[in-house]
Amino acid sequence: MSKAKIGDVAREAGVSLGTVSNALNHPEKVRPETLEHINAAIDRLGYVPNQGARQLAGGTSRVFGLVLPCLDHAFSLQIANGVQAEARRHGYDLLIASAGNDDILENRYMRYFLGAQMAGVLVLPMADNAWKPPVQTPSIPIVYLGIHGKTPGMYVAADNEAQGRAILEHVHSRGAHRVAVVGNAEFASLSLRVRGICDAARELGVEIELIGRGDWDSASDGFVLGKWFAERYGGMRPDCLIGLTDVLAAGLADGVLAAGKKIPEDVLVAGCDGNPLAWGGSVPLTTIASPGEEIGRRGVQVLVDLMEGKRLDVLHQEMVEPKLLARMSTATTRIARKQAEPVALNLGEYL
Amino acid sequence: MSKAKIGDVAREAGVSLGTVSNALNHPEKVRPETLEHINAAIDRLGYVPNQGARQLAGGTSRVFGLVLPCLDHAFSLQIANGVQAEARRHGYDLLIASAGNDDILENRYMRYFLGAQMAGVLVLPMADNAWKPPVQTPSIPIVYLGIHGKTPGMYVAADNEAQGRAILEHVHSRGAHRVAVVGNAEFASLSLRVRGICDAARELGVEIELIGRGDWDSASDGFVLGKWFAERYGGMRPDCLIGLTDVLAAGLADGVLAAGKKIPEDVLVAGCDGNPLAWGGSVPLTTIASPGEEIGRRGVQVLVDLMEGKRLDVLHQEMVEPKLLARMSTATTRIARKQAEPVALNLGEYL
DNA sequence: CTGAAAGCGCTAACAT
DNA sequence: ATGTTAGCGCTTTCAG
Repeated sequence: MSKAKIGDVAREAGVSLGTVSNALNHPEKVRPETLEHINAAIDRLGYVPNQGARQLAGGTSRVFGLVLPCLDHAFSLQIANGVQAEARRHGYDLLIASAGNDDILENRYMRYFLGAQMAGVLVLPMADNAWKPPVQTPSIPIVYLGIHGKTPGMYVAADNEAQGRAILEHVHSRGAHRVAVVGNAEFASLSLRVRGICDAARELGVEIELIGRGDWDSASDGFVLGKWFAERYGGMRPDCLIGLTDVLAAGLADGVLAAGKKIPEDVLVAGCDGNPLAWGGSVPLTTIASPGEEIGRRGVQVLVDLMEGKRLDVLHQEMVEPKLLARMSTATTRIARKQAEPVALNLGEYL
Repeated sequence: MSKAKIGDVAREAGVSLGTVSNALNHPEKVRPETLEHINAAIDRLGYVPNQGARQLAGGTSRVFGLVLPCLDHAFSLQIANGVQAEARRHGYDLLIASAGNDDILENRYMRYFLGAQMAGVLVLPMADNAWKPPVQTPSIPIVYLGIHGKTPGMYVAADNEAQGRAILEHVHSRGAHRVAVVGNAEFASLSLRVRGICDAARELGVEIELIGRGDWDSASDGFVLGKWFAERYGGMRPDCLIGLTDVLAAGLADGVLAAGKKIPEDVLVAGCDGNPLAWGGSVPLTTIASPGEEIGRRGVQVLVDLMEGKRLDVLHQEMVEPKLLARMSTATTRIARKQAEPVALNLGEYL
């Protein structure tokens, strides 16, 4: 039972309550000797200051809160890492909540953080299409990550169009002329990705086939489609398959192999969202790393700027550029044939 | 400025302060009609209850805290997911802190959670070798994850020896007879893994070569060693390389390929810690998934049992069994030659 | 259901 | 440099 309160510590150390408080919050205002006594007493009693009381009494909290949709996706994690690193750099702590893909919970956690008087809150909202500002005129700054807002607020997100453009330009440079794009482009970010792909295709004279309806988003869906594409005859067969997500792309790759075709010799395959969880498949997958860390870092910078009194537009937007991770699934065939030049781990942003 | 307090809500709703408090904490004690008025007022004012005050005044907090060493490793994430899921199942919320591989910070967050009067705290301590109980007789239950304790406390961890044994038995079943094990076995968990490997090797008559000194833990270290092993002559060359971590193993694989040998035809390669971040390499890597989710879930169960009044031994230990993820890097050569039977994604515990 | 009031443990003024 | 004291916003009593 560590019921020890600050008063107990004071008594144990033979000083007054206020002095202990000072020792905790403004150590420089306490004589070193006294301070030692106090610390000894704290250890002896196993005293842990009550954060609630602390906050209530008006202490300023140097803790940021981060709300993530889930912990399953690399993008969330990169963001978490970026936020974490940048927060520490500025002397802030970070508490993370995962909403388990539930928007009720997402809101709950946001309110919790706001109610806990955090110094600031960052959110990676889940369904960026069906999205509305959850808290009106909050007393605490909120930064939205991964989406571009229309309503007043602060937003830091990837340039999804650039992401699509980059992957298409890459496969084009590897010789692709007929590209099939697979995935459910229902989400705003994915549809921007598709737009980037299509724009680039038009400019480069690449032919595009878009398979975007339905619930195709699992690896097994990809498998079916990959096989289907690979089994087409000559001119009808795309020379490149792009999955809007890496999981889908991994499935596509397996489907192509199951059809007896070779990657990348017969068909190039690429993913689009840099998800390491999809990298355990039969072929090392080329993909685009959403620059999550960068987004996280920039989000914190916005918050810190704000704390330091800098004033921002009511609608503050920041864009971050994506990075290509070129791997075996789109290697030039010379490289692929003799695995001699291992594309290395190419973890890009990940390690 | 959402300075709205509970009193403001009361006035706005035309009821008394106490009633609002009841509406928030014991809705069943308030007439539905009144409750609606109050909720309307809350929305209108953008009221968010102050968690600090709430906790201070004696509310009981249904929130668990989880302290992780970092967010870079799949093990941490699996644990987080397991904890998250199980906590929700029991109606608890979860706050996660990443210590950024810094034991000072780790301690800070633990104390923070304790001070924030969480319902319970779970910790995945970082350096399990140099580890001492950080808080004496805490008023709040703490469960240690991923380690087996010697001092009184609650512990849930993987069976590291079984992990080592499993990987060795697997490669043996794939025909390995001379196995080289690479990695810094300084950490307790890794050395247990090594022990499991060695025990199994002895039983099965497999020859073991252990390269365990130094700071070998990066992919490039693995590369050097992999090349070195692969370039040995005939009988001196191991027919299987095991990396104590997947990152190391991925490096080994690249090294082997760079030496002009084939995987798995000439040399089998396997990792040991199920880290998806290492799965982007040239060969899909066989590895062992530490059953992180299971560990996380069980940790929460311990906490919940405790909250429900169940009494546990002062030293409560639980062991969790690991799972094998067999992939291309140890496939039988028949499978490997014609990639026809894609080892599928085999994400095991991951998706 | 209301209204009033007693703290919860702490911080930050203010005296000393 | 140290001691004293007034709240912070909320939850619970307890009597209406």
